[in-house]
Amino acid sequence: MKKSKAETGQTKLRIVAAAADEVRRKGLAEANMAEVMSAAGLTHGGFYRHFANREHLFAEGLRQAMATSQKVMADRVAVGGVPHSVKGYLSVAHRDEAVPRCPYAALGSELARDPNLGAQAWAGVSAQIDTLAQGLGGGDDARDRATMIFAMMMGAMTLARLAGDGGPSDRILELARQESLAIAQPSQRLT
Amino acid sequence: MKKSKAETGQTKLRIVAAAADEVRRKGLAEANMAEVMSAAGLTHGGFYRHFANREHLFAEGLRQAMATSQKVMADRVAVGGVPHSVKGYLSVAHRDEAVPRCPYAALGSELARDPNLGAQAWAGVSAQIDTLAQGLGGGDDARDRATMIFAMMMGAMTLARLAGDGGPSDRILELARQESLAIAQPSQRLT
DNA sequence: TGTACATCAGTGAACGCGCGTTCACTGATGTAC
DNA sequence: TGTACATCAGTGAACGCGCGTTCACTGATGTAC
Repeated sequence: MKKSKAETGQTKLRIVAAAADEVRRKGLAEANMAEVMSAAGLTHGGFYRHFANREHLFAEGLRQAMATSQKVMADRVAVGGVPHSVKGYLSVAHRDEAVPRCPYAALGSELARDPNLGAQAWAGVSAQIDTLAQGLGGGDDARDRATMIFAMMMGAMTLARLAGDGGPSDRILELARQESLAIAQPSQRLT
Repeated sequence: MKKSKAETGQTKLRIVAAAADEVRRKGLAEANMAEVMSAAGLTHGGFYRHFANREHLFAEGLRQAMATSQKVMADRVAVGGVPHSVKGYLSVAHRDEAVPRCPYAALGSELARDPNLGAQAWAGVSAQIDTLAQGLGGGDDARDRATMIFAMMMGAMTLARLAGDGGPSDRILELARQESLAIAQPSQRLT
């Protein structure tokens, strides 16, 4: 039962979207091809009409997750500036999301282990830092401050998730919001 | 060829030490039992004289890695206070270590995915934060500041590793050292 | 203090499950005439 | 515009490799007498 070209394209998009979720939920190592295919409403056998192998699938899933994440941050910065973006990222809702939204927090340590994926991820992170830096007005040290805000957001989100979903975890998010917003102030500390 | 009790104890210690390395190098999901056993100088068959299963092995390896990490931080704080600890953690040498030293940076996103391991890890992180807080003098907001320093250190180390080992990566570490030391100043920003 | 026996750490072969990959097949699409 | 044929997305069974786990066996340890 061959499908039309348009349908084939749609199918591939569904598979990639499912892969983006799977990889953020379970990590690159434990992400499961069969689950991606069935989440996309297909059986596993048809997979190789769309991808060369497992590695390509999750690389593409990761790419889409990064693109989505970039878009979310750009939109937030456009709407309410860096503070709005920081508050959205370091929110209880984001921490508790069933599919972790930010691929860097969800996969950070795994990406850091692999030079290729790490380089790809760093490109994605750089774009997000640029977006934040623009949101900061783009002054001299804007990119430096944006970098530190991103580091704080990732680190705090990972800590908050380790701490579960109770008061201590909420507190981490609150402190990190304050701290990130403080870093956003021009030239308060950095050289 | 039964071994003496003392020897058996030594063997188990070697296995756990190898597991602590393996898990930090490859992550919990990809850590390999056979490699742990051969790193400990044994064949794989004898494994079950020491552990119930794979899960126990790496849980214990993780526990040891956390204990070691705790000790390193406590020693550094004892020797040169929080600044010394921050500089050691956010150093190029630490970033480039073949076996990533800090289990939280090496495994953070993986630990955050699993509630049990996450809780264990959070207990370990809490101890490290307490150590930093003591190093800060233990004032009112010392623990809050220590928490933010730890978040910054973990986040910046992960970012730096994504960025590779060149100038941009070095710069992240440098900025994060400055920022962490700034947070260490009493009541500069936090409520 | 020595002897006989049970214990059990460690070996290496074998097992079995999960999962990525392959393959013969189906039948709708799309193209050639 | 219709007909014949090639293409190929998707199915479901089967394959095979890696890896955790099991097992019969060995021989040194440690205990009972």
